[in-house]
Amino acid sequence: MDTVARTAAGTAQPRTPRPRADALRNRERIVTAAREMFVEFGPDVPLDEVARRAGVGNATLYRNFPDRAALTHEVVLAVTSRTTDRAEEAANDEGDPFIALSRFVHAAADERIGALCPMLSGGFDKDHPELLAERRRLEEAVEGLVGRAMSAGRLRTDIAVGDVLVALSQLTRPLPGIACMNIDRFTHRHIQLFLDGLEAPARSRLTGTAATLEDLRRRT
Amino acid sequence: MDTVARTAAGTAQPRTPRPRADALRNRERIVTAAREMFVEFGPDVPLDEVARRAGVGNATLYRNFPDRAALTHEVVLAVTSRTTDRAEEAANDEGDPFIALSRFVHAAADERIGALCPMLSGGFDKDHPELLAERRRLEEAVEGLVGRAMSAGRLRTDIAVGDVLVALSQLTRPLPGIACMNIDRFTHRHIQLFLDGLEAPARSRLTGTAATLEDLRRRT
Amino acid sequence: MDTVARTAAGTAQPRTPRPRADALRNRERIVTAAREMFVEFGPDVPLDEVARRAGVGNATLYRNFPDRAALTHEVVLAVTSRTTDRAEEAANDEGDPFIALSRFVHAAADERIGALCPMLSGGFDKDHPELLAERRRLEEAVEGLVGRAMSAGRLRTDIAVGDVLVALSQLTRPLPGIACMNIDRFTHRHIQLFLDGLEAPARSRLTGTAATLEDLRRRT
Amino acid sequence: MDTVARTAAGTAQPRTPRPRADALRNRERIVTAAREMFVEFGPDVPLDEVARRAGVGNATLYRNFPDRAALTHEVVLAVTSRTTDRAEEAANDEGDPFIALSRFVHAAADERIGALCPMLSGGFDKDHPELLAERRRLEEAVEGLVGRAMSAGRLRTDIAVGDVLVALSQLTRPLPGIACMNIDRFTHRHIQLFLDGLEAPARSRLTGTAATLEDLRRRT
DNA sequence: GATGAATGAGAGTTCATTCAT
DNA sequence: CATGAATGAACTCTCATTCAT
Repeated sequence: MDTVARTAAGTAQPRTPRPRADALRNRERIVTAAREMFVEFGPDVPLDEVARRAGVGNATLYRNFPDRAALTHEVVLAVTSRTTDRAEEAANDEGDPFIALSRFVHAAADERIGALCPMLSGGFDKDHPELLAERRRLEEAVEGLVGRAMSAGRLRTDIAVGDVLVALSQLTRPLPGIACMNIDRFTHRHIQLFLDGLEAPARSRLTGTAATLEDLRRRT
Repeated sequence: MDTVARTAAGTAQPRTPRPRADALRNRERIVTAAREMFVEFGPDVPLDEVARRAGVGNATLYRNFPDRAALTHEVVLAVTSRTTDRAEEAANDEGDPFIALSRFVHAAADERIGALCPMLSGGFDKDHPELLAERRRLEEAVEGLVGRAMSAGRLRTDIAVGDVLVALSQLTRPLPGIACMNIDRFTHRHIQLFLDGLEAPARSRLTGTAATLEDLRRRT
Repeated sequence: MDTVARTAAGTAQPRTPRPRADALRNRERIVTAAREMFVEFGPDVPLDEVARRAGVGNATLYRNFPDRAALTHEVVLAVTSRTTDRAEEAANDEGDPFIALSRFVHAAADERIGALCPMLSGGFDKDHPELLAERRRLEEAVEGLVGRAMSAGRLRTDIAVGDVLVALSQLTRPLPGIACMNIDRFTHRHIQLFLDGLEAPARSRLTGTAATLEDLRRRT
Repeated sequence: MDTVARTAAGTAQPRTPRPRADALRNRERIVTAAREMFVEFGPDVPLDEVARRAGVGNATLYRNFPDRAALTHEVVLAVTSRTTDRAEEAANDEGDPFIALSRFVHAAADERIGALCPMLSGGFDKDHPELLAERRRLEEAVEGLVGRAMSAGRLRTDIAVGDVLVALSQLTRPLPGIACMNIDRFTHRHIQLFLDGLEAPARSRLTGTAATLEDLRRRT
């Protein structure tokens, strides 16, 4: 926002403080509506419905986002950004770093990060610079959480950031048609079970099953 | 009984005069194609494409399955049934019951049970008797696996069958647009992490974090 | 039927009495089913449904009638023929010739002659020789009824055979979707009202309204 | 009042901001096209064709009328309404009340009221309040015409409004595939014959045939 | 700048007709 | 010969996107 403001000032545009007031509001409402409806109905929800929920005409939506990809981009960006915020908040926790990591994971679930999964399939530019940057920020933040937990001997040493994010996303993916903006108890329970699997045992807990794990990999 | 049967057939069995070898083959191919494409492209894949992949005309598909719901029903039934078979196979394992359970979970992933998730959202009768029966069979089989592992002290005692099946399904849900009939290494890894969380510790491992868990529940 | 038998004998075909037994029966059942369903559901009824009602496979229907036009042709022929039979029966009445004509008109309604109307629109050859001949026979029979009634001074002298047949057909046209093989009381009442309009008055009844009739023609 | 209206518009009339001149025009054109094509091709005419005739895209038709039933509803309403107008015009006639009734019947034929018959079979809500109201209006108007003609001794006393409307509708039902928006002479002739049957004789004309009528009812 | 309306391309489903058993 | 199955063309309806007000 700083950047935008400075640029505007630099080009010596007239203030134009007014015309943006409701326009920005509209844009905001569209993104919010889109996020909710992507969660509720999946990524194929009719855009006219999104516009209706946002309380604007469909053409207004298209003025702000030329096509579905643009809107998806914005929603993914917004969710990623909010999730990153949660990661950074958790990073400020003073206590047990594994608890901090856990807190982040549950908070990310509440941001409905899982709803992004189906959008990663296509129809929009996954590698858009803006998105890459935001994802990098998220990964760095989580990297911090993971690193600290690992250093403290509270997290298994074979866990990567990707493990956490992907599994978290999958576990919180909504079922289309189920109207539910809030992750339910049941899902938080599964997240916790997963987290339990990440926790480092007092001693080397895995050694016992290591052989059989290899065996499992050779299934079928 | 053979004699009786042959006699009946020879005398007067006016209905179902022939099993129509090719028709059955077609039906089979349609279900197979549908399963693959549901995995690959999600539950909204155009049925014409399914027919094309099956190598039949679209009307042939509609003759066998009057609408999408009917086809979905059949696919769900087939996957459930195959998954149950895996559960029963695993139940025959002689060794460590937790390993048996784990083996089943990985095998179920390979059956792409996760692909069923989006279909559960609607568009077909989830409570069809045929489906209920099959689901019951699956649950019973898994119940056996879970019970034995628990009795052996190898599984946490706060785990229910539903936990296993739902988390398993979510973790293996395919990303539409990613052509992949085989669950990849990465996914098996996440499944294993989740299983690790289910394993009972030598001592009561959870006591240490119990208080903080409560704390986590109070997130938001 | 006489004609057919004589032809067969004249060409000295081998008897071939057997193979036709059930084939003819099938053909008959198809025509009957078609007549009923044309009456009930209109001329666009799916031919597969006709075959089902006839209790034969659809291909059997197509073997007997290469396309819808052929089947329609046969049904129109059959109804026309039966209607002609009614006309000839009525011609044998000894009593009042207007009553005889009326009796025919009501009987023709019961044959569902009105069901033929929508078939005259297209999709089959209205001027097929076989049909022309049958129609000629019908017209001649009705001509006889009309002529006698007129000669007896019981029928208005400005009525033509076409007036009777067309109006009769229109008044008895079934409403698709209304399952009713028997013309109802209400329809017979309308037919009777129409017949009342055809009856010659004791004196020249029309003279009074002749002027105003001309006036009516100048409506709007 | 002009002032008031303008003020209201100027101040705050947030809903229905404009009558959208062209949209109304489109809707009108669709209904007109539909009426014509229902008459010409029957109630199953492809809606895409209707849209083409109306000069709009098919989706525009579907925007205005969500499904065929909605369009049928509108057409039935329009024809009923116009027919009622004709009835009320005829009711203003000063002369012979039977002539007035006759004038209405011929005028209703020109409105193609008969084209509605096949639509009454199903596919739309026959008992929609809007339609019931309009039909009631029509029946009342015709009731007036019939009542006056009867009081004047010009109409048979055993005639009901339903007789007139149903017979009229049947007699003017178009033959699908015959492009003809104007009822032809021939049809008007049949209507007139029917009307002749409704006219009260100078003396009690029916007594002579009463017995035989009973006889006719015993046909079959 | 915002809106409602318009559009064409596409998906699901049905049906007349043909084919293989 | 009779049958069930297969097929492609046609029709209804939806939706992303563009246009006129």
